[in-house]
Amino acid sequence: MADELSKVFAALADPTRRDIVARLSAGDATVTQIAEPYEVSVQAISKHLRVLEDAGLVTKTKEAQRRPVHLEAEVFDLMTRWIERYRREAEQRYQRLDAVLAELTKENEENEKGQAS
Amino acid sequence: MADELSKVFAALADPTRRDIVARLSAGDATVTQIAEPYEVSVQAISKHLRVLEDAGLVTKTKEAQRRPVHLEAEVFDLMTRWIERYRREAEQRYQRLDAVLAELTKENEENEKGQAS
DNA sequence: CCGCTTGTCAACCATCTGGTTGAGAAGCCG
DNA sequence: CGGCTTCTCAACCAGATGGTTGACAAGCGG
Repeated sequence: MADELSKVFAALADPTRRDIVARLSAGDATVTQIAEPYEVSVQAISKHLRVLEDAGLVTKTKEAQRRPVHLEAEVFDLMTRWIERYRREAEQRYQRLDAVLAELTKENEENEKGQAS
Repeated sequence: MADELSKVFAALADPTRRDIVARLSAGDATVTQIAEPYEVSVQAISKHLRVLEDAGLVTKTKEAQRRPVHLEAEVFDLMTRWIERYRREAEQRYQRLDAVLAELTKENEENEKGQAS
């Protein structure tokens, strides 16, 4: 799974990882601090953080033995741009479809009016 | 992977599936029409469509033997809302941090000014 | 220096995933 | 009816994923 976008979506497909992102949006935290609320091992959380890091969603810095983790908000833009593009196209298509349907309805009504007389 | 959001993110973590979404944003298409550009089997594409369907990104309707597939744009909102929430928090946090830093810089400058006199 | 804390690496395991092939259901059309 | 097209289901396989435990490197602090 080489491409950036796939990595970002895959990273956020896990509830624990989304939870970590939510937690980090409130401020940086070390690995043990992040792991503390969960029942799984610290190693498991460390793995999750690696996935988030590979996706560019998070960066780690050194601070003695500790590794404060930091949320990188910019990567969200990549996703948002992708999503917005296709949503917009799809929505515009519906608007066109609605317009066509409205047009057809109008024509039908006019035909019926003509037939009624 | 029960929850909706996980399913949506997981569905879009695959390049082929994102490609299918892109294709469908231009208009509905049957399974074979969707499968045509790819080298993989129709069954593989059928599986991809099932994943997209389970995530609520797509709906299938019956039309003789054919199954026209339709993009459901609304589900995107779920993602966008999630993303925007944490991005906004993270960005605001930086603005606050920037403000604090600016304040500190200002105080330092004033202290230096005081010391300089 | 020794021990405790913090975090990662490695090996292992069960399950999920994306692909395959083969078979078959459903439905149009000659 | 019989055949062709369209699509899904089932079984299988290789590789990824999320978890475990155990070992150990790095670094603070008594």
